[in-house]
Parts: sequence; C-alpha cells; structure tokens
Amino acid sequence: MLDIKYIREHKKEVLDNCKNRGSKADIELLIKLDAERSILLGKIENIRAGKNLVKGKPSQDQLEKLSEEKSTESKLEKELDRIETELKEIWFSVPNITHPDVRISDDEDDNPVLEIVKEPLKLNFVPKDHLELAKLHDLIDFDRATKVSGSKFYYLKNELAQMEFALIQYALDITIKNGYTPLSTPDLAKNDILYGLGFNPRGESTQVYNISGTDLSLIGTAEITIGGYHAGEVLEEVELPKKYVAVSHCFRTEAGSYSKFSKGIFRVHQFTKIEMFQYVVPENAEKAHQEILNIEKEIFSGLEVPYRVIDHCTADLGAPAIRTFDLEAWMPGKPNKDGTMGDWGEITSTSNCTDYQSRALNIKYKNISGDKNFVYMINGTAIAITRAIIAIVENCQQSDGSILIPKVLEKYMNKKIIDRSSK
RNA sequence: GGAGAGGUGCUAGAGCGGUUGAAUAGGACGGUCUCGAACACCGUUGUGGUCGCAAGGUCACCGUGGGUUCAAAUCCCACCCUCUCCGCCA
Repeated sequence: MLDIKYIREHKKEVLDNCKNRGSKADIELLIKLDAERSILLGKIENIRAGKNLVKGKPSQDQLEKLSEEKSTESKLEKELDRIETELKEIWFSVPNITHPDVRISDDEDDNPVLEIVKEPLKLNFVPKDHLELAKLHDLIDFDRATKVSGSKFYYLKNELAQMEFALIQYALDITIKNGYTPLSTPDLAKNDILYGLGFNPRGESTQVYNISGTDLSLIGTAEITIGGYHAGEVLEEVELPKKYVAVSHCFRTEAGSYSKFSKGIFRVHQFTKIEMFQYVVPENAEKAHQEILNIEKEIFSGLEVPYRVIDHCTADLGAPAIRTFDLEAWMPGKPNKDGTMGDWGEITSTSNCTDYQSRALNIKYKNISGDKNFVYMINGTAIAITRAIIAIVENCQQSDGSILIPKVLEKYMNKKIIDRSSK
C-alpha cells in the first residue's frame, strides 16, 4: 500500500500514475473517504477524552450524561467502521508509484527490450516443441496427471524429474555463493500476509487457491513466505541487506487462461520455483534490483539458453512494483502471434517494490540513531522449474531428437544427454 | 485430536473492574564517585495516530477479534499461539 499521506499530498501524481498503469482505483473517492474518516475520528476522540475526564465512580447526573455520550459514540464508531472498510478496499488497490525510466504505455506487450544477451540459435532442422520431445523420451505424463489431479497438472518423469532437483541445486549453489540465505518455506500462508504483499486471495479474478474452512491460501510464489518472514519486525540497519533464496511450490488457478500460446507446461497449476528476495535500505534498492537481475543472467547464461531482458511498461507492471525486469528465453517450439514457430517466453521476473509491501506488513529498519523507516523489498526469480525446462529441452535438442543436458547440470544428473527414442 | 497451564513493556514478572500506559527487578542510556573501571548512588527509558511553529495536548494499544459496563489488562464469548502430559504419526 501507498502512504495515505502521500496520496493526500500528491493527488495529481497519484491520479496520473493510476491512468498510466490502467488502474481503476477511485482516488477522488479515496480522498473524500479519508477526509470523512479524519473528521469522524476527531469527533470520536473528543467524546472519549470527555469520558476519560471522569475518574472513579460517577454521580447519578454524570451517569446519565455518560450513557448518552456512549450511544453517540457507538453510532459514530459504526459509521467510521463503514468508511474504513470502503477506504481500505480502494487504498490497497492503488498501485505503487512508477520508476521514472519505465515506458508509459497502455499496451501490455509494449515492453522495451533492454538487451538480447544470447541470440536464438539458427537451427538447420525443424525443432520440436517440448511436448513432442517429452513424448519422444517419456519425460512428462499429462494424461495420468489429469486423471489424478485434473487439467494443467503434470508428472515430470525420468530425466526431467531429475532435472527439477538439478536445477534447484544449481540455483541454490549460485545464490548461496552470492550471499543469499537458503530457505525452504511453507507452501501455505495466511490471507493477511497475501494481502500485505499485494495479492488478493479473495477477489473474483484471484489467481490464488484458498483452503476452505481456514484463512490460508496456497502460495503462488515464495515471495509471499519470504516477504512475510519478517512481518511486524524492526530490523537493524547494520543487518541489511538481508538476502534470502527460497525453494517452494507455487500454485496458481490460472482461471480462464487456456490458449495455444501456453500449451504444455508453460502455464500450469503447480510448479516449483526458487525465488530470491532482499530487504534493503531505500538508497540501495536499485542496486539490489540490478544485482538480482545479474544473478538471473548468470544462472541462465550458465544454462546455455538464448534469452533477452525486458523492462515492463506501465500497463504490464504489477501493483506493488515500481519497476520490473523479466528474462525471456527463446523457445523454438512456442507458437508466435504472427503464426510462425518460436517466440520469447517469460522465464524470470524481478521487481523493486520499494516500501509498498513493507508498509502493509509493518516491516521497518532502525538506524544507529534509532530512527525507524520502512524497508524496501526486492524480489526476483532464480529459476521457475517448468519454464526453465521448456527453454532447456527446446534449445538443447539435436537434429536427431536427443537432448543435450547443459554442462552445469551434468554433475547433478550424472548424465550428458537425454535419448530414449532409439531404445 | 484429548486434558491441563499460560500469553502483560527490551527481558523477567506483578496487577484480576475505576486515580494503571501499567508495580518491582534486570538490561540499556545519561550522571555522581574514580587516574580509569567495577561497585554504590541519582535520573532517563514502549509503540502508533492526531492537533500544534514549539512547549505540550489528546486518542488508541496488556495474543487477535467480538461482547458486557458510565468505566476492562482485569468479566464473558470465539479464535490464534506457546508449554506440559496423553494419543497419532513422516
């Protein structure tokens, strides 16, 4: 959430920002409600102050007066409650301000390409997509997953089942080397934590699975559990930055997102992800964001996958982020919108969320002189297993249909090639 | 899952309807003493909101959320968490 004081004092900026981001948050109403709330609160506090003046047992006269005041007070309190509920709903939906370097666009696909780190390979054969390759080598079982769990679930099998753990190890090795503390987190979290991080577990178009009869939801990303890790705490400035890398399962309802552009394991209800996260002082946020991006690049350069870096435009930016960079891998088997085969597909995403989440979760840091401020929070994908697997198998396939295992994974898998087709 | 105990400030720990934002002890900070330190002694020390240029005023907060009452840390209800024992299990 944004600072309400900031919204009050920078109405024009906030309005413009909402417009740029395609947010429908009703700022005018928000400000009106906020003013009403403040007046009402003043009235209630006055009544309370009056009541507090009476010490000890009141006389009969006072009793009558007090009881009268009580009924006014409770009436006002009810009104306040109503206003605050409405206020909060809008307040939580106001997006973070936007980094000045972000492209302003109302087209979700209008994301500037910052660099193409590795160009797509020129293949002298027609590449197969990951579904065909998986079938050829018995690497993914969709039919039985559908039987057991429903559509958009999958079993990874044989080398791909191994590759999941190889990728986890590989990502952990690199992030730990870079100073990140490894965590294996819960896969469920309280809805309050989800709200705090800017996810709405209840909304109509929610991407989140709720556990009925509880106030828990399955996490869509370990960002939830790492971001919630220090909720309500005051961190010492000298301890910052705090860097974590977490392994978790991620669950997404993916409501209404069937399409030929997301076939196979590109968009699924459950996948494993290794997520990086930093708690930093404000002045180091951009540096930390860049650092996470660099680690993502280190990871995917090692995996020998062609990829590029894009910078989200305003229309594509999530509410908590002021800026987001994605790595997009070249996926030779992914259909392109122009009808040809091969397209870029998102494999990682890193966001600078400043104090948008820490304000809601009440995470502060204290400097040496004792001043407290909200920490800035930066998140980024190390590896999302399913997406990484698509990029690897589709790019590492050979003309004979075999798949070369990236060198960096060989030691974790004890093999160099996937080739079950001839057997 | 069952039975019992309990959740109070940085910590330990009192309070169990009104003058308690909270005794007391410890810690931390400042001071006296000392060549310096320890000891001893004196003092200060929660968070958030709001009004105010400021001094200061004011409201809220004793696990969370409701309720009773003129008044709740104190009474009632629900939930959460911790500990001990039993059960069950990876």
